[in-house]
Amino acid sequence: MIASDLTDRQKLILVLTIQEYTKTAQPVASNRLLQEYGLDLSSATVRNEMAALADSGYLRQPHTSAGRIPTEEGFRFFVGQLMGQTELPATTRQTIAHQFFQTRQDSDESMRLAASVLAKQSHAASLVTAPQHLHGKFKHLELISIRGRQILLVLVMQSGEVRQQMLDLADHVPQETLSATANRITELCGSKNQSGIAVLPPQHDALTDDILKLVRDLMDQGEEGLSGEVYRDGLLNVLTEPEFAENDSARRALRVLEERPFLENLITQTVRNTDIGVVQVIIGGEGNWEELSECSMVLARYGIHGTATGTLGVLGPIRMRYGRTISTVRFVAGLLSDMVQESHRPAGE
Amino acid sequence: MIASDLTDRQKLILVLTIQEYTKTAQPVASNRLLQEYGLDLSSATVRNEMAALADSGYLRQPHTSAGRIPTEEGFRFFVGQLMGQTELPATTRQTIAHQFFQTRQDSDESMRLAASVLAKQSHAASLVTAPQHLHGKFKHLELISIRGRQILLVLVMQSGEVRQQMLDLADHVPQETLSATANRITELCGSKNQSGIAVLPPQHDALTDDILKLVRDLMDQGEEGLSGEVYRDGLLNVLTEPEFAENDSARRALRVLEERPFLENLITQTVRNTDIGVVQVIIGGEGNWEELSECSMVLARYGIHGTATGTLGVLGPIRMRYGRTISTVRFVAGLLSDMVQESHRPAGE
DNA sequence: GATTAGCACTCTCAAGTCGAGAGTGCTAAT
DNA sequence: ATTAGCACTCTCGACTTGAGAGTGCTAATC
Repeated sequence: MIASDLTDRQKLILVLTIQEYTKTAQPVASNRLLQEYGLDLSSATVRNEMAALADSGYLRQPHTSAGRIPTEEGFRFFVGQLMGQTELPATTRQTIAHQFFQTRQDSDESMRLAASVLAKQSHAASLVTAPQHLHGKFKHLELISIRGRQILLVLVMQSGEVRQQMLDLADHVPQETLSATANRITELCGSKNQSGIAVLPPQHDALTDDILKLVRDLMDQGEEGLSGEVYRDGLLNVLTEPEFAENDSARRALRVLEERPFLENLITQTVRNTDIGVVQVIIGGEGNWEELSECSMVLARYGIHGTATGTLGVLGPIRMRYGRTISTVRFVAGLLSDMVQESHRPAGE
Repeated sequence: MIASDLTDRQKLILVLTIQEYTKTAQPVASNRLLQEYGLDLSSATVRNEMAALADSGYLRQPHTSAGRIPTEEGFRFFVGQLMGQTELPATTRQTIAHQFFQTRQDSDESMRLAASVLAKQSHAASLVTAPQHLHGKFKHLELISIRGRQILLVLVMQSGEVRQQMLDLADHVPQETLSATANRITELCGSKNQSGIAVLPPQHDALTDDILKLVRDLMDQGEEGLSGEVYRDGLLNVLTEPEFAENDSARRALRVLEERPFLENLITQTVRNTDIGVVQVIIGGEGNWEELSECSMVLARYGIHGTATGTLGVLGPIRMRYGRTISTVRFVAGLLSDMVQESHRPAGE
């Protein structure tokens, strides 16, 4: 279990074994390594090294006289120590960036795209949560009489985000009064954040105060918990992996993505305290997540720290292509961060 | 293959066979029917009747000396001729209606709830498409300067639906001008629908004309194709059914729900021309849908004909509980129709 | 004439057997 | 330290077998 006593050759063999297993999903035999990678060694030597790696806990045998399979620990060591930082090929990056550029006016579309790109690049299930705007600033309020006593409240945040809410008033109020009230509140709240609005003194008008309260609530929304949309894609990618063909571990894993409380829990416990731009890799449940025993997740936060952050990531089989997946997650997180930053840029362009 | 030559007893046995098969997912033996439903017959008689039903094409044997399984034709006959109209229990209806009542201010939430209710009640995968507003009427426009030359266009429809769009102007325009323009356009377009706006003569102001064009586009959006969100739920329900445990027919079926073009195709070809409130049952692909061979779908349209309609439905194994599922779909479709109607009611309350 | 008891027949399914093949671990030679 | 060689182990698929489930048919019965 001591990492430092691995020789370079052992590391090489571990890497190759992981590489091969990732490709085939089959136990890797010593011979296979030779014929596939043309090592200047005999199979016996490879076997000895593999035995040593097994002693160290990085490889295991499903049964005597089968090839070796990397353990979770093996994957962790690989991801943490052995695997170099990789980047997506420049052409791929360009293609993706271009696609994002075309969706830049529509953040909804951008996040759908993010999920789709993650799923396609990693051949796994992906998820993207909409950014949670913290301490967002008020920009504009509009009150529109829809019919009868029902009015629509449209709140625009400084970031351009639009929040809406229907409500029923006690009495009919003419549109002129509503517009006047909306303008007054827009004046009053200009560039204030949620707590700035909370400390406003009561106005001399019941309607204004009522609406103000709603505005506060609306601005509060998204400050806590996992509000808003969760974008998913590629659930089928996971189901088609051979290791999930028979038993139901795939089902258990997918439930994590389908059930909201589960998901919320997961995100809270993992990436909430991670910095923007850091990609976190969770291999095989890490003890806390029994249902993820045969899966790995690659997660990252995007956005602006303390202002607006979201989470995105990938769920796939434990033998996923970590290099490619991690670089994709990092790259897409960067693009989404850019998008968020774009919409929070100060007024002076 | 001729329906009319079934005796009442044969119909009874067909119904019971379907009922039993729906419960167990196993071929139904003649004995089983006796001991389960206490028929006043011998197994030999039941066997004879079953043989007759098999000749008629309503039952089949997986192999000699196995019980009988209903054919697709059998299910169709059952749903079309034998099954009475059922309704959800009053208490269930109340519970569901109450849940919907609580989401009435938020159509997004309502549709998520609809998907969730459908999935839970039918133990199958569900989908709900947002209503497509046809010929919706303009209510209000707002133009808000976000920063620099970037402005946000917020369009409110008479139904209370809000559509938004970011855009970059060529030059910086002060907020006052934007507001004035927005007000002018709101005047101009009041209560007009898309084609009403299309025939407006050019105004004497480039900015107004540009925005008008965008408004037209925005109002056009959703008139054709499947725009907007598709709400799904309960995909896992399908995966846990025993018949999908091994082979990949479940995967093929779920792809239908995951891949947008597929879905659009399906909806277009099936329910687009169906009337509101009619529940359509598609059993086993019906020839057109190879990937649905072991599945059934129960679909309905909701909304207001010619004004705003959406689709909702359920995808499950062919041996689903049709009575319960159909009544759930009908009931939920009704609730969503109410919701749409609510938001299209004329001004006088 | 409809129903049913009885029985032979068919087919599946699980358990057991077997041999081939894959791959290892060890030992002795290099 | 490496490797050739070989015995050993274990899996996997093919094959066999017997029990059991369930039918279809025939002849007897109501």
